[in-house]
Amino acid sequence: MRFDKGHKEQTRRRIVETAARRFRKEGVEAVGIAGLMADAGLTHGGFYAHFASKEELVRAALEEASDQSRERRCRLLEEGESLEGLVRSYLRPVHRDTPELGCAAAALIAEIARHEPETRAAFTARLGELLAQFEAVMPAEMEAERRQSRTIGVFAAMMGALQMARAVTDPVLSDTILESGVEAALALARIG
Amino acid sequence: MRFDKGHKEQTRRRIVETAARRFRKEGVEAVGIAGLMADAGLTHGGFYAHFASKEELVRAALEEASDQSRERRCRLLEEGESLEGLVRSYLRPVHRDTPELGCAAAALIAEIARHEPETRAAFTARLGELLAQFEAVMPAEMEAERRQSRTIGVFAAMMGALQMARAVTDPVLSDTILESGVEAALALARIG
DNA sequence: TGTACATCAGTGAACGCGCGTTCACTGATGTAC
DNA sequence: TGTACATCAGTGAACGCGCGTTCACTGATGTAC
Repeated sequence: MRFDKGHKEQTRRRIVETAARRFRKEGVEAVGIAGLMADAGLTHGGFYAHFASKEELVRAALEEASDQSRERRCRLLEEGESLEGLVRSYLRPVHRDTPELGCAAAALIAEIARHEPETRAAFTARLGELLAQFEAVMPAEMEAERRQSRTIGVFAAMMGALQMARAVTDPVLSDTILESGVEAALALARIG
Repeated sequence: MRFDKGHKEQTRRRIVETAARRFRKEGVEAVGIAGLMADAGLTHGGFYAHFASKEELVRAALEEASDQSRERRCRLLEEGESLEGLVRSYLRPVHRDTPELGCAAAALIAEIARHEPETRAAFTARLGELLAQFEAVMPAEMEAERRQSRTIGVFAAMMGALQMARAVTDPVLSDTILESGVEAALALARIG
């Protein structure tokens, strides 16, 4: 069929974006190559023209999701939001309810911990970037030796709270968990 | 073969204990019935004499793991440990390195969020018990209206930090995350 | 005391299905002559 | 301008395998007569 220049790259992007959504929503293991390719409007045979293995797609999808999240955070900061804004945005009900568009770490961290070292290393790098971005907006007056530790604490509390809010069946408790997560993260950052 | 009275119950317990370990270590989806039964010294055919479905085993294994954790916490408290002791025990390297014996929530919460409501409800109940146990050892002087919120924040930070420490490939960063988790949890409980 | 039968935890073959991966093929378009 | 061929993204059948689940069967022991 001979396609436009850049067509293949475009197809690859479509596969990665589809995977980034479905992995976050359903977990990596629950998503099969054939179904994923069908979602991207393709048949499964072509997959290996784009990726050496499913694991390679996992890494690409993880980076795609991280990029999306980073861009969202940058946008918020450019709009004048502070760390508090990032925290409140992260622990909004809409983030709890749409994991396919949300934080890859919250959705997949436990599964990533069981993946190949190469995948874990890619995740580690992206987590490092995320923590650096958070650390940069921690209150200026916080002592230098506490900044890194508190940044980790803030994000751990946020991610843990989001996961709890997603797992729990009681909707009132779920909302309470989100609010408690905000309160905890802000307290750790010494805001409010 | 006609077995001793209580033999079947004993076999069931062996299956549940094997599942509780393997699910926490490998994730529910990665563990197959046949392999699990083989680990318990049985063939796969007998599984459905004990459980209606894999999902029912998931619930039983989740309760088994929760019971083990609760007993561990009770033991620590009886030995005179405070909330600080629970936090430090939870964020020890040995807990990071042996998920099969550790906190079921940290290992499986994201996967549980994608399971049937009945399984999520069982998890919600156990999480409620855990939070109540933590709340009971929060500092007595903490204002009543903050106790529940801060208890959730403390556990969210602990669980989030444990998961991060497990996923990351850099061992120095992993240790730092555990220490930051302790610092954050204690700060939220206004200890130290 | 001896025989026939009921019990039932556990066995293992089989079910349909989807998994990740491989590979010979298709067919529309661009290039060479 | 017209024909022959090369390109290559995507197709779909097939690979071996393990999944969750079902079911007819086994065989050691307890009970009934």
